[in-house]
Amino acid sequence: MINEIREPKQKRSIEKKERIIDAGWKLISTGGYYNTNTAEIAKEAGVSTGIVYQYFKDKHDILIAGLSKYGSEVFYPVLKLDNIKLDKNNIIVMISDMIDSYIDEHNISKDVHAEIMAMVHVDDEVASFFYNREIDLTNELYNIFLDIGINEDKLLEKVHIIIGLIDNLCHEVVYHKHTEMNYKSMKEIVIEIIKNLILN
Amino acid sequence: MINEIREPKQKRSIEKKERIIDAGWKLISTGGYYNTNTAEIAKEAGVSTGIVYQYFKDKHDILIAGLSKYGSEVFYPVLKLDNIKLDKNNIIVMISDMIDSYIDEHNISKDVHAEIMAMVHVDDEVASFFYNREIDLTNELYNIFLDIGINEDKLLEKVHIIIGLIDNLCHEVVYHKHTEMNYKSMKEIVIEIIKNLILN
Amino acid sequence: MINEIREPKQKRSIEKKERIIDAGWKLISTGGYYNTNTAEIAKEAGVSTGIVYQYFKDKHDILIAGLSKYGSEVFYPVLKLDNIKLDKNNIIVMISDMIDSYIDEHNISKDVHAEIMAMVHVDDEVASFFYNREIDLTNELYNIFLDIGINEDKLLEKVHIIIGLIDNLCHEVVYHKHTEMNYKSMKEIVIEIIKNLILN
Amino acid sequence: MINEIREPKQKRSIEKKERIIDAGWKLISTGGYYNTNTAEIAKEAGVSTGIVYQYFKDKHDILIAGLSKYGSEVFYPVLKLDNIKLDKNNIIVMISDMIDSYIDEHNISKDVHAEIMAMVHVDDEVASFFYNREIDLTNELYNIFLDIGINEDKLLEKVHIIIGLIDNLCHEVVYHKHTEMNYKSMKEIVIEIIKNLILN
DNA sequence: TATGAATGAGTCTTCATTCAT
DNA sequence: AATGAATGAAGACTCATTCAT
Repeated sequence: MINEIREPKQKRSIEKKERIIDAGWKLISTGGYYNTNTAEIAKEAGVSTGIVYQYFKDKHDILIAGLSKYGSEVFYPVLKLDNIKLDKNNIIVMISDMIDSYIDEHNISKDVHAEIMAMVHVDDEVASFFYNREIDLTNELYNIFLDIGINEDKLLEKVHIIIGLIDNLCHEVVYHKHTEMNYKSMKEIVIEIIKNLILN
Repeated sequence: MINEIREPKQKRSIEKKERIIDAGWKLISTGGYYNTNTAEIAKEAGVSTGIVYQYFKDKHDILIAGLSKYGSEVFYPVLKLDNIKLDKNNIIVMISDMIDSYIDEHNISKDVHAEIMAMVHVDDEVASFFYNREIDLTNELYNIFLDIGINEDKLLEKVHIIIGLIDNLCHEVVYHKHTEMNYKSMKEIVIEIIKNLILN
Repeated sequence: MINEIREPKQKRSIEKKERIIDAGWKLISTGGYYNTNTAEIAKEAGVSTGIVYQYFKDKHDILIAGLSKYGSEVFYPVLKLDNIKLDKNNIIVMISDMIDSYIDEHNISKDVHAEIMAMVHVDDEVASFFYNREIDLTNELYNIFLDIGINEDKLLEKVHIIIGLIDNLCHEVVYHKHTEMNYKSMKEIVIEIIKNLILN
Repeated sequence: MINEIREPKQKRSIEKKERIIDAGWKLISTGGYYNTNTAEIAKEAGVSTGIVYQYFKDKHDILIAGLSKYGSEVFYPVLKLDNIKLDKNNIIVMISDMIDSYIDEHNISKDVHAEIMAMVHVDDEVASFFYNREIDLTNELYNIFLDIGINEDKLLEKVHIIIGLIDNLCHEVVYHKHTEMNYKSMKEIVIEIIKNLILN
């Protein structure tokens, strides 16, 4: 018995597949992979449970599809500003904007972020997604810096540190675990560090 | 209905409880919470399934017990050196040692770290463990810095950034995602940043 | 988590649900609630264990469904004759018929009666079923008596006593514990008592 | 391996066995047989779980032992007045006293009564207990009536009906399901019925 | 294509009973 | 005689996946 996964060509089919992805992503990122069952996903998508398995190999496949579709939006959205013209002088502004946009980003529902990250460590494919994404980001930022004439020395390492700093800062802001922490100061410190890293 | 969890006093019982914790921790941290079942844990511990529920309320309880026992070893083991005498002059050495010990730490099986972190986002109790641990660490380091005369200004924010830097560095080293990255350089940069943060 | 109990509309589904109810009722009333497991019920119904939980919340729910379906048949079936026209003169005949029909009733498998009654004292919902049923019956008979002009004085009490007498008699006949007892005489005595109660 | 049930001769052992019976009876009659586990019984009795199985074959055996010890107290305690001298003239007073004592009886915790009765229908041995007890009672009352010169005609049937009436009345009083019922009237009616049965 | 009913293996948990001490 | 730790079979329930329609 054949059980190929259909790659839908027709418009209606495509829409249906998208609805399943969206529903799966929404529920999984809200409630967690193991707490979401396929019946729920189907219902949320407004389709039957059976049809799910014509578009996706299994439940896991839905997660991966959601990741491909939305992963980039939710995680490391840092470089959305990459078409901005940059030079050494406005680099600080750029960093500041990056941080702000990251934080403001509508899609960073805390929960979405958290739940999906959970899968990173459990699921090789998910892990691989982030692995690649992080590498891409690092390289992209690396190239940007090169283009605007930043000193090449130890630049890859610096870029990695910079991304970590921003991520850590944003994470802290979004989840504000430390009640007594002053985020404005923190951001200033981070930017100062980055400036020193880049310009020296 | 009786359902008291026994707090074993006798030596053999204590050992058995420990064996269950260890088995649970090993399997869960290797294969993930949802992919580990209680029968496997019992078998790994060399006990019957029934006995597990005399020592633990439920499966989740085993995870938490493992976390309490090993969580501190595996995560943020940064401050193990806390009984070392510190002064401003050797602080850089201290930071360097921290990093080295963190990385060398036998228990940092990559998997352990990864799998458990996965639970943070799915399980409130696990999350709370890390939440508290991170806060404790921050405060501890904060106090150490105060004691050795570091400038109090924005110190909390700086400490948080420092911990993030170290964690990020170590994470990178352990998982060495970026093949072309020079970890020695990276460590130097991180230490340099920390030095500047503290001493200015 | 989805856990809606399906209320089947399609004919086949309805049949299946009925089969489960019947199987559950049969096994529970034969062997007792705690000695019947869901796998057996499913097997007896010719369905898988899983499907049971799409039609019923839990095992207990099956019992209640059986009770709703068959409870009225098995217990206090006294008033099945309620569409018979009554007057003071044929009331004795009516009582006699009641008793006969109760006893003849095919469905009064002794076991069914016994096993289910067992649940009355253990299960609130089952108890409530009989509680209500008994009250309904009492009121119904009360109204019938009123309609045909029976003296209202202490009538409720009398009705309760009458139902008790009939139930006790029938019970004795069905279970015939006392080998030396003459049921014909017993029935005559009961009817005589009832006649006196009503007509004085 | 031998596993005889010990019949304890020593005083301390006997006490222990009694404690287990009492604990079992208390818990089972309060919470039901299937909701009471042996660990609870042992704990309530202040003994270890293991020792239970030296005095009793199994859990069921504890129930039966409790039944033997307390069954007569709780059920049909009607004839406790059997050493009272009776004659035809005070028989009505006697019946009235029976009913009162039945109702007043400390041991008729509603729950005890109910829970144990539940077992009647599930457990052959329990059923047999009540079966025999009811027969004994019937015979005993039968003989008393004979002794005081009651007409022998259909007496066995009458006695059975009388016991049923009293039981039904008492049951109603204890559980008072019908809020609008006047128990004083009900009792009067029952006594009147009994008087007529006996004296005619 | 689509439905949603059906499957049944798998999971956690309980508890009567046994056994080492 | 006694303890209470240990056993492991059994049971209720879930859910990813398949199948009849």
